[in-house]
Amino acid sequence: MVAKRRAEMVEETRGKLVRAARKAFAEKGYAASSMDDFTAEAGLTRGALYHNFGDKKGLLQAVIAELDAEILVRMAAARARAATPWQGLLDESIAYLEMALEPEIQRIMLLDGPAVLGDPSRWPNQSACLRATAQTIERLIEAGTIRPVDAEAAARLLNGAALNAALWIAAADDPPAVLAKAVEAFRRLAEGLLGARP
Amino acid sequence: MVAKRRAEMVEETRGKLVRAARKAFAEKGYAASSMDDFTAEAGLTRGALYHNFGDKKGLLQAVIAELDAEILVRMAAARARAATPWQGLLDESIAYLEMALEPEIQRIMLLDGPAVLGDPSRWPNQSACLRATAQTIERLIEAGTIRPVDAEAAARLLNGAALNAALWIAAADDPPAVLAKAVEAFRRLAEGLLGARP
DNA sequence: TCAACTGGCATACGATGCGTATGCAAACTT
DNA sequence: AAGTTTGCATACGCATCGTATGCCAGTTGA
Repeated sequence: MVAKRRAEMVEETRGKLVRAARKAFAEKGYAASSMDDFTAEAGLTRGALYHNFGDKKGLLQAVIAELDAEILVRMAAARARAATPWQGLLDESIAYLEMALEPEIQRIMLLDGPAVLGDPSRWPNQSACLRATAQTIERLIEAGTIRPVDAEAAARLLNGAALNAALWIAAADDPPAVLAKAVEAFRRLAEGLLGARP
Repeated sequence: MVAKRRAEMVEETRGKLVRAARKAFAEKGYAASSMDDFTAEAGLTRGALYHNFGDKKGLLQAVIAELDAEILVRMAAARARAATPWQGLLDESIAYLEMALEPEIQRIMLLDGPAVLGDPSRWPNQSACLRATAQTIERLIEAGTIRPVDAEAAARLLNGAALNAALWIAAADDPPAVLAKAVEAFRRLAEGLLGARP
């Protein structure tokens, strides 16, 4: 059949809008992205946007949900490759740090996202990648690898450290060199979570 | 004399604008603050703003510089009260975390600032409070209290951890309880910087 | 199968906010 | 005291957003 079903058409429209918005937000930032411009680039108008996402913020939420899901997968992959659970936490955090260096993720999720939508803990998807780190930490506590600590708090601290380091690195004159320093320092900090200190 | 000198008039105008903008940015956020509105509230117009600060971003920079200076002072005070240099680092960082809970600082410096002006390392004042923490860490390294590490990187990581924790705490249902957990976890992380581990 | 209906998207309109160009008066200069 | 500079206000044009309205394709029920 040549004519698609209604639901498919809608999904296609939403997909086009999310892709166009993601590109525009990444390149120009949320505030400087004109809804008229990137909807036109998707072969649509603002009418489609308002109908499907309510407003500009709604579309940003959709874009962020997509990015968050991708980050979650990549973090899980990094953790899966690690030799030990402890190394898994380090690798997943460092993977996050490296992803946070990518302009698209940095601009949309780390800069515009919190400024426009508020703290990630209040986002619809609850920022799945944050919850994942908290779970990793909980498992390490149960295994006795690290001392008991509030997992959510520790996850949030590690995440923030990586996030802020990424902003710093991306703005640095020599990102690769600075990245190495940051990773080393990050490892040192994370070790503070390990077993009892004399 | 009734007529003030020119330089004084200008300082007064700039002060009025910064105060009005600071209030508006804190209450509504940068994007939602109308220049017409808050300049009028200061008894001025956008003409004064453009003449003195170039544009809206220029005014935000001025507001941030003012906040940064205040934060620097309060961090130094916290460090000065500490019994030991190591405790000084902890106290100054926790003071930062607590300041980051204040709506004005959180909204302007942590959310809108980076989104609009980019990474703090590129701000005109270089974010003095970040440099201060780096210096504190350098002194601790020289004293042999903590193992050698890139001070700037470590400062940035600690700062990011505190910053992100503050966003989380402020968005939580029971901030005081969450703050306590965050401070404890932060202390644990920071201890990763201490002397050699067995 | 056909008629009524629903839903998805486009178009049109009004309102708001920004940046620049211009004007004017007070303060500095010599 | 006349000329010059400077600080700020006013006025205009442009871009962008949100809503109200309209239209056509797809859906539904007899």
